[in-house]
Amino acid sequence: MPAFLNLSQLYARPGFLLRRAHQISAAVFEDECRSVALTPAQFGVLCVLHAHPKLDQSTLARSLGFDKVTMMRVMRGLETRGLIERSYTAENRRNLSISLSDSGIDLLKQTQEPVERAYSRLMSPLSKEQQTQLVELLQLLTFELEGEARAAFVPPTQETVDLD
Amino acid sequence: MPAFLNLSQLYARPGFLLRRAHQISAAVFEDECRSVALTPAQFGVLCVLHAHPKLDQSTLARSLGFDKVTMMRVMRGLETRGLIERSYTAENRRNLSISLSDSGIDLLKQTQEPVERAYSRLMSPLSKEQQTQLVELLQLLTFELEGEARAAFVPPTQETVDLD
DNA sequence: ATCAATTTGTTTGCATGCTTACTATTATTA
DNA sequence: TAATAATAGTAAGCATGCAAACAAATTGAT
Repeated sequence: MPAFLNLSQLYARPGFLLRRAHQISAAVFEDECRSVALTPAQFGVLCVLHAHPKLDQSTLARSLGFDKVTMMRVMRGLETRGLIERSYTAENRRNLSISLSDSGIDLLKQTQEPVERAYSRLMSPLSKEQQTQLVELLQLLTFELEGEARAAFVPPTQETVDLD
Repeated sequence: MPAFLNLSQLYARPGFLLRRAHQISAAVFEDECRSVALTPAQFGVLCVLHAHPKLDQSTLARSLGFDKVTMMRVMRGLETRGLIERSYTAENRRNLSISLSDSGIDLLKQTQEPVERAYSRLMSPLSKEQQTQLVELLQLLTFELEGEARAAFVPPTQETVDLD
């Protein structure tokens, strides 16, 4: 039977640090994106839709590793603000086709600079090498443990024009 | 004006990866701790209380970087299950003194092994060196950006417990 | 000593993340 | 073809994380 985990050990656990780092990451993002009032989740959705228009809600959810219920609520917020449009397709009456509206594209454009600032601010404590290291370690961890996540992450493979 | 962030770039951003890694971390933890039905937050509270009995709710919140509303709701869940006891002190009528109950201590004991298994499983994609690297990078990031977090993280000091 | 500022705990309400469950639709396959 | 599986979207409900606002208690400054 292992001994009780002490506080120093708790604070040095990846679980604790990942939670804290994510907390800080979200705070920095929302602070920098105050002018466009976008959360990381909302930005992610706009980003994916820009690269892959007309995705359905479930594919969209998987493209960000969201569960479908969360995705639906994010959709509602974005639709209420007029940033996306949802409509059932004729081919498949259970799929909702999601697209960026003109104001959605415009807002996404305005969001690029705040996002870059948030990125710089989040990475500012680390050297360039450390930044690369951190990203590589997190990619290794998440890619290998993909099966452990309760919501699947499946990047969209649809053939679309690369707009960049 | 920066170009639109493409999907490959989004997926390689620390913000995205931290969210995903945290998601996986929580899933693995809750899966391993199914037998004791504890979330990472609940385990954190029990852990801090074991090291520092009779903390008040606000200090407890700061010791884990929770905001006080979240802490209050976690308290309620733990109190309902009889794992902690809350009572106002005579010295300060606005402070709630929180302590582990006997069954709380017992459950915390039962939780040590599941927690170790969750830790091993989360770190399994990384070599020992990589594990150390990841922890160090996350500590560097969180310690330096402490001021950016919306909920302060203040580890409890010994003075806090010396009051009794 | 008193008035103002701060702190503690609380409520309400929003966003994310999950589970279970349900309906409608599409796919499978017996 | 008919019965069954799986899938898409939705709803309700729980847990975490935050902001704004509030009452009660305490601290501080004048």
